[in-house]
Formats: sequence, structure tokens, C-alpha cells
Amino acid sequence: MLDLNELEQLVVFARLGTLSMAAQELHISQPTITRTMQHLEETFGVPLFIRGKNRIALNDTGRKAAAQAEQLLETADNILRTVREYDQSRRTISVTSCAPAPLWYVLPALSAAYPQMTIASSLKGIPSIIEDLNAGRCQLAILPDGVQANRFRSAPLLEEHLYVCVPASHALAQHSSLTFSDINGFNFLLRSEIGFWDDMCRVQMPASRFFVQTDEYEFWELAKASSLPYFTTDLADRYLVSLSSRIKIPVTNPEANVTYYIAYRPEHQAYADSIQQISQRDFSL
Amino acid sequence: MLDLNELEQLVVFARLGTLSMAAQELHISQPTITRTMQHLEETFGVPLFIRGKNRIALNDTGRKAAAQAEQLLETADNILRTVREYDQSRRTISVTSCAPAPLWYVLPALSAAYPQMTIASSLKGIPSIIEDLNAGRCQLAILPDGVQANRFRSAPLLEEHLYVCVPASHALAQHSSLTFSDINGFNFLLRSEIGFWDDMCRVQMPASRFFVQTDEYEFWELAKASSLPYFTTDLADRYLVSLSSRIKIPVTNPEANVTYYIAYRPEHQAYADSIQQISQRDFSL
DNA sequence: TATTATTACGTTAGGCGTAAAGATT
DNA sequence: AATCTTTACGCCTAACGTAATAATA
Repeated sequence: MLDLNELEQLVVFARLGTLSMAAQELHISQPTITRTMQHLEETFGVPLFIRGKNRIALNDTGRKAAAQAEQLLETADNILRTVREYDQSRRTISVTSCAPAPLWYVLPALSAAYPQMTIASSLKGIPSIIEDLNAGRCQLAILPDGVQANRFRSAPLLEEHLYVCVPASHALAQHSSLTFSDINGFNFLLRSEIGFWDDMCRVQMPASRFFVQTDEYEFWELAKASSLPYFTTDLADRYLVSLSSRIKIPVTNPEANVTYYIAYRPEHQAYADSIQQISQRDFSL
Repeated sequence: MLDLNELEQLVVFARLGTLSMAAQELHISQPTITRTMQHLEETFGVPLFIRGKNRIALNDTGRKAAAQAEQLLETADNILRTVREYDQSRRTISVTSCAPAPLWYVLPALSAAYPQMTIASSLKGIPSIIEDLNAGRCQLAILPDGVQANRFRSAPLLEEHLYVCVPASHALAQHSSLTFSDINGFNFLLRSEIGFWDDMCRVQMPASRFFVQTDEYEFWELAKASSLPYFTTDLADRYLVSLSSRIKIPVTNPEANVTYYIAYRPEHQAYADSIQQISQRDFSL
């Protein structure tokens, strides 16, 4: 039977051309690699080398064998990798969400219910999320209402409502509620990594410009130092700091008041259930 | 690094379900296979088994690993086989011919020139011969004139001329030469394994019936015991027995007087040359 | 009680490196 | 002289089988 270690020596020798260089690269002695080549020839049962007194080279058969050995080693490596990855995926719950806020609830719930599992999360656009769910790249997906994911089970998870935050002196501060057409044209401070909210702002407020802040600290400094309006939501207020000096005005468009659904394949019902159970301790829809 | 021996034990265990049955099939002791499974788990670095006190089974990951291992073992076996076959092909000269007579010259010439090589020959139809040459399944091909094999080199090899053999009392015996139309309608004794001659007879003499004899002895007994005409050629007469009681009448159609060409790829020029050289001792075109 | 997996243990075969030899440039 | 392959030799790991243990059906 073939031995992958021996084949690796063959491949390295085929690449480098001399046994001594191969031995050096493989950190083994020259006699070892000599013996290995002899043993390989025995295993194949056919001549693989052209031998001089002081020189050894592959013949046609040997070159063919080395080329095939290289492929075999590669597929063997792939097997190691894929088996390890499969194992890792078995002990990982991947959640893909269209917005950050649901993750603040879902991730703690999952790690409480499955302390031994790795919880992985990512923010993506809605089409990518559907793809991930289809391909099994995630077990749980968080989508806004109105997205049909018929091939999967889904359950309502929680709601999020959008607010505009302005200083009391701001022109908008007089309204008790707002629509996107009211605020279209005003420039806004905006966080990065806010999922589908980003797209929504740009679609609903084409006349506005958005100053996107990657850094949380810098966002707040700008918010304090300027009178620029920014967005918040009920969920963000609950989990993040907010500026007491600002007034919150609800945005009434249906698009700004989202119900999130959790979607999953039947085999992952248990994950979804544990989220519902733990979440119910904290809040209810 | 993976070890194919260990993987084979894994595959057998996956098939049989218990270590002891696997050990029995593999002719090794139970402790050995236990250790191997432990070592495999180390190598993969992930759990492959579900262990009870006196029960062990593959988990999902283990099943995946076993399935992939099975494939790997198969490709490893294929490598062994193909390398051995390649070596064998390197020490074999395969000749494919459209008729038997040229082989009587070519095969002895080749084995004289290359005593250490295996000489393999086969009779085939002309399209198959071209295919074999294209696919490298033969190094030398013997084709009749008029076949264009432009992609290959070729050289005239020898000629063969067809004769009809009849008893002196036979109606055809009065002719000093014949054409296919003269003999069309007469029934003939015919040998099997005569290559393209078989097709030619049936095409040129559609009104005739042919009594094909597989056995050489039976052919001659029938020839002696009957007055049925049969074919011979100058080459056959030179190498095979002939009946002195019969008269030989040449067939004058061009199709019945063939020049054979030897076709080959440039890298096998040497084979063709050695045939020409050795053949020239015996005869010349 | 028979079957199964695992651990313990002693033996041995085989694989490795060092050293040396033979050969080439 | 330097480089390269191969052989010789001694060590030592690691792999195997036997025997024993533990647990189960």
C-alpha cells in the first residue's frame, strides 16, 4: 500500500531534482530519502528512476508517479481540512442578520442555551442571507417582515422602531412625528454596520447626505459637538447609550417600523426555540 | 499526515460496524484497530466516534471522514495501477494491422530488434486502427494503400497479391487470370481472422457465400475433401502450407493487389526503421 | 456466558541518523 | 576538494499481539 509520507518525499525530489536538496527541505537525512525511493520502487513494482553512480533522476514513469502523487497528497490534505471544517460547523451556530439590533438579543440567548457551541454572526444584505440559508452556511437568519422565505420555517422575533434625534433647538424638534419625506434633504450622522437601515436611508432620503462614522466614540463626539440629526431606535436606546440632550421623534413610515423574523431549516428548530424561550424572560412581542 | 493503512481500517470499520469484525476481516488484533482509531482521531484533531463502555460507533464527522477515506483509497489504488500500466506500455510495442500477413514479417523483426520488449499485435478494421494510433494505444499500424493517415508518418512495407485456388477440374481452372466479377457467385472456403480481406470479399462478391473456418486443420480438410475454391496470397504461400493439387490463378483487380504501409508517430520512427532494416534481409519491395 | 472495547505489557521489526565508502565534477 | 548517492551499522521508537480488565446483552 502507498505511504503518503513516502509520496511526499517523491514529490519534493521531483521538484528539486536531487536527493540531498530534498532531504534538506524535508529535514531528514540523505540515507533516509534514498531508502524511501528504493521502497517506493518496490511498492510500485516498476522502475521509477534512472540511476548513475553519483546521480539519480526520475524516468518517465517516475515523473508520472510523482505528478499523480502530488494530486493525491493534495486531496488527502483536502480531506483533513474538510473533515475539520465539518466538525467545526457541527459545533458552531451561525447567525446571519439584516440588522445589528436583533443580534443583541439572539447572541446572548444562544450562548446561554448552548454554552459549548461557538456562536458566529454576520451582517449581510437580504439576498446574501437567503443564499447563506440555502447553502447551509448559516443555521439561523434574521430577516425583516415582508421577505418571503417560503422554503424555511420562520417566526416573528421582535420589533424595532426608528427615531430621529435632534437638539431641542433644531427645526425638526417641533414635530411630534416625522416621515421620510419630512427629513429628506437634511444631512444626517450615520453609523456604519447598521445592515439594511443603511440602504433604507439612501432609498427613502435621496436628497440627504450621510456622514458615516465607523468609530463609536467619534460618532458620539460629532453628535455632541454638532446639531446634525442622527437616527436611533427603541432597541438601540435600550442597549446603547443615548444623548439626553436630544429629542427623539418617531418616524411613522411602515418601513421605519420593522418586525424581525427568524428563519431556519426544520432541523434547527431547537436553536430558534431556545431563543424564543430565553427572550421571553426579557421582553415580549 | 494521513496514513492510508489507518484509513483502510476506518473504512472497513465503517462498513462492518464493530471493531472486532473489522479486525477479523483485516487479520489484525482488536487492540490494534482500537489504537488505530484513537490515532486517527488524533490525526484529524476532531472527534470521529461516539463511545460507550463496550460500544463504539462513528459520529457524523466520522462517517464523512470514512466516506472520503474510501475515495482516497480508491484513487491511491488507481495511481498504483496506472503507473504500473504506464510502465508496461513503455516496454511494449503494440502493432495493429488490417491483415495478418504483414505481421508475419513485422513481429519477428521487432522481437529481433527489441528482444527485451513485449510485442503485442491485434487485427482490426481500418477505422479502429486509426483510432488506436491517435489514442496512443498502438505504436505501429499497418494499413493498406489508399488510406490517408496524414497526421502520421508512413512508409511502404510490402505487397500482397490475391490468388484463387481451384482443383484442376474446376470450371475456373481454365482462366489464366480472374477478376472479382468472374468469381462473384461462386461459393468460397474462407479463413477467419484475415482482417480487411473478409470485408473485401463480401463487398466485391455480393452474390457469393463464404464458408468461414476458424480452425486451420478443418480448413485444409475441407479444402482437400471438396472442390470449393478458396483464396491464397503470395505471402500466405510463403509462410503457410499450400495444396499442391490446386491451381493458383491471380486476381487482377487493383483491390486484390495491396501495398501495405506502416504508419507511426514521429517518436516511434526507430521501431519502423528497425523493421525496414531487418525486412530488407529477407525481401525487397 | 459470550461479545465487545480498552488498557497493560513485553517483544520485535522497521525506520532513522551517523559514519563511511564509492564515484563524479 | 566538494558534492552526491548508496551501504553499513547501531539505536530506538513505535507498532503489534497476547493477556487481562471492564462492561454489556
